[in-house]
Amino acid sequence: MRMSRLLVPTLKEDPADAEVVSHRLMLRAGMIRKLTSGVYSFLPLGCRSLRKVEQIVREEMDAAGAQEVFLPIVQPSELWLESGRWEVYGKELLRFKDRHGRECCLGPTHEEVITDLVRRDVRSYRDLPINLYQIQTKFRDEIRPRFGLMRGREFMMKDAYSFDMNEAGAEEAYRKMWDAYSRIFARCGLRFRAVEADSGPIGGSFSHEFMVLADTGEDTIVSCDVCDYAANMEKAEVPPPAESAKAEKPCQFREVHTPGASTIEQVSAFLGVSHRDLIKTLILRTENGPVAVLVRGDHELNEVKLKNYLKCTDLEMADARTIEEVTGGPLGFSGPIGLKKVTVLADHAVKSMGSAVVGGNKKDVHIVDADPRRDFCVHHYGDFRFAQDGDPCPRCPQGKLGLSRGIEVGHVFKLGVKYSKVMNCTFLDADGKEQYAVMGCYGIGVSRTVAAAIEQNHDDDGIIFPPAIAPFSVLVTPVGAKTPEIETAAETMYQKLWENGIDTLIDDRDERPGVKFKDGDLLGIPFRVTVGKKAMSEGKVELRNRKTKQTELVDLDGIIGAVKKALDEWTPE
RNA sequence: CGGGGUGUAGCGCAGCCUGGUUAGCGCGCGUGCCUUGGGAGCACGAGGCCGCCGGUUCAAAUCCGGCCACCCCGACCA
Repeated sequence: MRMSRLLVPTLKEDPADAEVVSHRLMLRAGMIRKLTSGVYSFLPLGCRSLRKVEQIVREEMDAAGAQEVFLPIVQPSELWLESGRWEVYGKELLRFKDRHGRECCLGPTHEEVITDLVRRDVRSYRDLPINLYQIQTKFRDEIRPRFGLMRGREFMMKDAYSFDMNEAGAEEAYRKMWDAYSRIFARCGLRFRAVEADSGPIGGSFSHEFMVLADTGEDTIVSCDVCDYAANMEKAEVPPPAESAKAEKPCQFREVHTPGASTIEQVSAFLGVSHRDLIKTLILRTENGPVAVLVRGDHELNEVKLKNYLKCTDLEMADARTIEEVTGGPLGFSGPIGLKKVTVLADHAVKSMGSAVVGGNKKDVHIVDADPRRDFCVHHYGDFRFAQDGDPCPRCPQGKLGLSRGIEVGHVFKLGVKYSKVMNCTFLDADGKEQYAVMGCYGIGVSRTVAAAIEQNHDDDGIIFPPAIAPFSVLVTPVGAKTPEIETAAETMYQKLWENGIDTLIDDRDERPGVKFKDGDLLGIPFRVTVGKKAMSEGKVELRNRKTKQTELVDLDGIIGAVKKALDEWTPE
């Protein structure tokens, strides 16, 4: 492709409304333009990158035995009423009526449509297992679209759905997808990690998120520095500490006056003790009544873990009135001593505290020298807090957990019979008995992957694309005063690279070298062949690596070999 | 939806508080000269419903009211 003919409206200045780096750079590099909030047009360069990711996804899905389909984006309300999600999904589901007044929606995901398809046409165990996928535009009317392609309302997604005869088959399908995803992101040239995610009521480790590692990522990854354990924040397990190091204090607890001090910060400052010597007593409300949860002062309650333990769906912090009913004291001074009306749960770390500060269940009163094992009744100790940097690994003896950032680009999830049951997606097994298909679903944010790649790979000058997903692999840049030698040499380079199957762009614009170099760096094309009089005088051109910024001189007729070698040797590290 | 902010040329901004002649600047765009290894220089030029609607006033980008759009911070998710 010739740059003089290509629509690449690069911007010298940062657009005012682009905050994150991928959004900024994609706008500046002329890859995308915003149409309206959370909705973007892909210009030629953006489109090329998107297609490259799609193609890698397609090849690996096919290789894993999945079959490509193409499902409708407009869906009738009936299917959603049937699955029960018409009510549950909320405002993210964009609904409208057609001319006949029939309720419709734009598909934010396709479980309903695929389950409907399969239940109609897959009747026998002989047709199973089957895995169907599509690469399609999704629409989710996000509360707050932001960060450009990272969280758009309209976005490109690959979604796959597996149907199996039984649990074992579903697990096998899950494993295949897990492997396919690993290959996909590796082929994209990205540094990534699969992390365990919370799978809600289904349990087990049957949900993994694929995270592109980037400091600017929105998600926190918890990972072990020794073994390969990794999980997201909600899921990351914290093992119970080795039994109490602290000796029990023989003395009795006593009340102290703590006027106006109710937060951990205030109480620890007032009493001159560290956060970790305090116990937070949190009163929460569930659909089954209130609970009290104790966590150490320097720890955070993980509501997902608590929900999973309680098997409840609604969970929120109790209001002042409920707290008073439960504890007899005002908000801000709750403590576990003497609590009778509620179930008391505590995080493991609380158990090994020998002497702690707790709320007194009276205004401006705290209690010191309280001993959990002696002074209060805890119905159950469990893992109820978020992991912290330095916590021990739940899987191996020496490992320590560390926190890092990532961008979720893929999610594999075992659905079980959730949809097949409500939508009656059944098949006849070998004994002629009707069974529910066991499902799994597997998503990849294709457009988000492009953004994540940029988020992970950029510098002050612009994008640094991994070759596999770069809009072009090589940029031929003739520079300096126009001379027939340079122009001819550049054209020859361009033709030869093209003929050898290498996606090549030539900057044939009548621009000064500085402009071409700046734009070239901004676009992030991994290799640049510079044709200028310096090297040409020795019959050579320069091959520059966008990532390492290293330049090598190459003979005119050695360019193909040099470029192929450079592409081969490229690594994500 | 709650909180904060912004709408003036394709992009980035000034002007608004304290109404008053042709609404400015930088980048980009067009033409010409010149220049050509890291966003050159000079000259000329095109380009504005000052977000929209209404009000106040002799007079509104500027003051007042309403609406709309967009961005940022919190609950969702690929």
